[in-house]
Amino acid sequence: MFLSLDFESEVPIYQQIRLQVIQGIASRTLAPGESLPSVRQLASEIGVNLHTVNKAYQILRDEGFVVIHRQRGVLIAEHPRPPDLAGYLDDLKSRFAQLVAEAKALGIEPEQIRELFDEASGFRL
Amino acid sequence: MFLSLDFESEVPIYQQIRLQVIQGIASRTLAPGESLPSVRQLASEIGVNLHTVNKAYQILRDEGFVVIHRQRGVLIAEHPRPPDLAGYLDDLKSRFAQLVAEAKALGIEPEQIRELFDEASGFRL
DNA sequence: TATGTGTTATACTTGAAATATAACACGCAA
DNA sequence: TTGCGTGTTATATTTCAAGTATAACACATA
Repeated sequence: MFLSLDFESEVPIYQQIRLQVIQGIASRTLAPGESLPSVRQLASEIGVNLHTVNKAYQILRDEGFVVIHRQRGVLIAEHPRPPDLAGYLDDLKSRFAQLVAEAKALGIEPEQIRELFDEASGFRL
Repeated sequence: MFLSLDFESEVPIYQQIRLQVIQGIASRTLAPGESLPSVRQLASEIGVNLHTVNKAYQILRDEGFVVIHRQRGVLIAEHPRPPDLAGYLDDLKSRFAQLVAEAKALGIEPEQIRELFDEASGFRL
């Protein structure tokens, strides 16, 4: 599959799985309605325990990225939405703010921060 | 002092200390050359162990935010700089990218992501 | 009936986070 | 000198998250 894990990383495995699924959705590598490997299948593929994969899937479900059917398995949501949109936007803003604060504290110029953001965004307005 | 900790948070205490010192520098609440409380003093103030504060200070030093003198204590760096600027910028970009990917995957419109970033930045270009 | 989903439960190991205590190295001031 | 206040180092302990291991369950479908 499309996952590349770093077992030496300080980032938990279930978080790495979560992040890469999200990246897959954002980049349209994973299409709405598409099914993810079963917990046992993916666990076997990447050599981790069933519960580690399950934990990632549970979080992705709680966050609105996937839907889970007991038999059909785990599917990318048709229209992924955070359960609490306003709360999510607030949280996202504060996460942006923390990154920007850190960069400003390290003397990075506002223009450069903006440039970095634009490059990272992958879209031009 | 200026710190407000959440002992129930999943974010480690030493990280909360680190984040708020960075915010203080970014907002100019903490000026270059200004001294931070000693590890024992701050630990006592907020009711945590000496080592917890020390860990936060060590990280801030490694990241270039503060300088530490054995007698003078911990001071905000005159010109905070990341030890590896290029590496830091790469890292910052990928952190922006992850936030943006997440927002895109949740159907947030690019314009709104940009707006959120601008609001969070606190500066207009 | 058998298989493949996710789910739940229990127990275990490992390592990070945080605490507790003590001692050390160093410079400065009384 | 002596004492104090810095940060630093060293050990040991507790708590909890992360991850593993195994087993069983509920459910739909082939």
